[in-house]
Amino acid sequence: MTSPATHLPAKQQLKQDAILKAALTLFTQRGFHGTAVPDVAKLADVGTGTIYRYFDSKEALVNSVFQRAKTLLRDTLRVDSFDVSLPPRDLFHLFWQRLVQFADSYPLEFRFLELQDHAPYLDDISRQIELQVLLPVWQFCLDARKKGTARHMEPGALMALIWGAFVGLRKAAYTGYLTLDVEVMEKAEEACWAMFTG
Amino acid sequence: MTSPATHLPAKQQLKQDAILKAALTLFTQRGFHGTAVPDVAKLADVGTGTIYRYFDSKEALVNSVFQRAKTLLRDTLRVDSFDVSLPPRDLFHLFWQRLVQFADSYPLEFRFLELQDHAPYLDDISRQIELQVLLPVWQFCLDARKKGTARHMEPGALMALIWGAFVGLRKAAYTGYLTLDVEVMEKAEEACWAMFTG
Amino acid sequence: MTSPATHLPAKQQLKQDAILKAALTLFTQRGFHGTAVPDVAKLADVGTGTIYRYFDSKEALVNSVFQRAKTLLRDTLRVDSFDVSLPPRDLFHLFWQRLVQFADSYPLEFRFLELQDHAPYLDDISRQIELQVLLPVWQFCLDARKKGTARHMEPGALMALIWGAFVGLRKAAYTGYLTLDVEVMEKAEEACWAMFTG
Amino acid sequence: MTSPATHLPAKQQLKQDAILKAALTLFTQRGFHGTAVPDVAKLADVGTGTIYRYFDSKEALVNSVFQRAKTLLRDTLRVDSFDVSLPPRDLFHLFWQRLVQFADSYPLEFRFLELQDHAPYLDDISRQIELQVLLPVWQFCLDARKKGTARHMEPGALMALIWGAFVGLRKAAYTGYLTLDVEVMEKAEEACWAMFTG
DNA sequence: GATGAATGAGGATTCATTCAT
DNA sequence: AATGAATGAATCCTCATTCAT
Repeated sequence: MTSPATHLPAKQQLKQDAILKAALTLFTQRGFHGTAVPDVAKLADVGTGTIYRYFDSKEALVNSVFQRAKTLLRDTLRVDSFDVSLPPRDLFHLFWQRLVQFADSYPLEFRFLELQDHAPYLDDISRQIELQVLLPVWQFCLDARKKGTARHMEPGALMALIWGAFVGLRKAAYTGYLTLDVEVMEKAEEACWAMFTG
Repeated sequence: MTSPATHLPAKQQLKQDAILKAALTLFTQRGFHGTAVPDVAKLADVGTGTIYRYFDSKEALVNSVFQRAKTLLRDTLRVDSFDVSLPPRDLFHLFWQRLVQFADSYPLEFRFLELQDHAPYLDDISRQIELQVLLPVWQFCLDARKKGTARHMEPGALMALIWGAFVGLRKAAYTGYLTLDVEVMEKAEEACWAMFTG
Repeated sequence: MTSPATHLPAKQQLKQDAILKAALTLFTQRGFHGTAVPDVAKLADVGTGTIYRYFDSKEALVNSVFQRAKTLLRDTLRVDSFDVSLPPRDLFHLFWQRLVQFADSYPLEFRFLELQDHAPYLDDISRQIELQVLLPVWQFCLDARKKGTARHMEPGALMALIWGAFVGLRKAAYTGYLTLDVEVMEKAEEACWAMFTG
Repeated sequence: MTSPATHLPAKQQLKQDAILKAALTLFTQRGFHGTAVPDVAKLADVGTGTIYRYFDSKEALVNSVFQRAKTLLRDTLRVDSFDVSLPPRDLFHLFWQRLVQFADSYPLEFRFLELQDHAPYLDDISRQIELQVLLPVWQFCLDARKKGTARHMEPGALMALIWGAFVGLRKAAYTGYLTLDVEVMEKAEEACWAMFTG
């Protein structure tokens, strides 16, 4: 078993979820190598061995955590369901809103995904899911540029700038350098829109 | 000895530098917890024990690496030496130029500083130096806003957005999603300027 | 329950047999400590817990396997039923024939019994059954010596030599150093007879 | 380092020897899988980690133990240095004598080599050294058969019978079924000679 | 009765740190 | 001052055994 089985009896599903949640919490706080498997077990309130019934190894566990978080991000953004006939500014607002929603609703997932370098241990499936998140956003930027809405630059770069700006904002908040109230978030959206549009 | 001695005979200075360079390399590649001290010693071509003559512990070592990189960043940016009488766009260009210069000249330092979450093991001195880098930039943003040049938002937030955008750009390049040629960098600067100015 | 119940309903008997067979197979291949109980269960196509309904522990299981194999050996040799009035050479041939028959018909049992050192975990019953196999052979050797047929040496030593020679032959075959065709086996019997007789 | 380095400073040589000796003792008593590495360390009076400075893994350790024992056996037998012009019976006596000498002088090595099935974890070097022991003996049997001294059967089979007989004798003694005094050993030699010669 | 999920003690192995040389 | 061999606590992982279903 490399990734967790998709369908399990309710009780086991709960246990698997508890493990994934505990792992997410600790990996986010201390990083992958800084987290001991027994600590995950303790936080999940299961035996150490139980973790190895659900995941082949610590690496398989972190990949599952990663995949779950990325999938959640993808399903929160739902960029591919955007109604492209809407005004560009509205579309951008929708995108920004959902990004905020994700970071607010799933702060652990957001920090885990964006504040750490997972490259060294990601497996093929994880990398694939990462692309599933990026591609629709890339497409969105490309479309906007074709319509003359977006700044005339490579869509990937534009995407990286805006995503990075958003991450930078949250990172500063986590570190305690900043408080993100409604006003700041609105101004930030405007600033990013300014970056996005020509 | 908590931090490395500031003045050492030339020979020892070389050894300390070799250790710090090796540590930077490995910490950047594998993270703090993913790096073994003997591996640092091997790469630095010194005995394992030697590392403990220069640094109290692995944590002290990573803090030294952090402090050196941050200091280098501060000294490359030299924001506090900005001639505030220059036109705002020129000042921004200078800032951007130096940021690019740092990321280009010291890619390991940049990746180490920006792509990992060091919070769990940073000591007081490291946190202080971090502020030494941020404060002038913050001041720069504040001044610009007072003069009506910068977007009317909290300077810290503006700073976080621009810094984050820049980091996002480099991160995408490291991951292989992007190639940063001169044109892309120019467009990116314009985009960030658009974010910065009202 | 220390040893497996002697009389069981047919269905349970089948299950117990399957477990003992699987255990014999894996213990022979990987040794006692090298074999995991869940692996035995998988091979026997029963639940892990089921093994513990039939056997108190892994040690109890290996003792049951041992006892079954030794009993089978005893019942195949049936040395105590030898007609001592027959010519000594014929008796030896009978003995040899049955030994060959056992090793051919029950290769797993033979390898399990002869190629591993079980001493560390054998219980009293197992040691007792081991004696039940040895004693008649010892008696046979003793009788032969009394009649002047066997070499004039301690019966136990003679027995050990012949048994060891036979085991050595099979071991060489298992390792792949040798092929045991009819001719080799006949020559081997003659050689052992030469050792046995004066 | 797969096998232990051949030349080490005296102090380290002692440590390596202590580890190999302790490993030999415990592997012989409890088998490979039945022996815990920390137990070997305790018996060798070194730290657990020290074992891993000298041997890559537990498997590498058992292979080193095996190779040392086999080499010792080879060097004790020295069959390839036999003066083939001597009378066959004298040659056989020499062979027997040296076999006895090995089993007497190195009882742990003998038991380790002959009473356990090492096949599952032997590496290429180990298998090669095993052949280095067997080949000269096989040659010796072949020569004797050519000269009409040895029984007319495959040399490998003859070798297996005699070697097996000897092992059987010692095994019986270890188990406590037998005491091997000078007389028994002389008779045993005669019996094996009878097996060897036509 | 049968199961197999759950457990945690115990196993192999690593690594931060020490210290004799 | 510099070394790297030595250490054992801590790591990842396994597996004999239990017990709720």
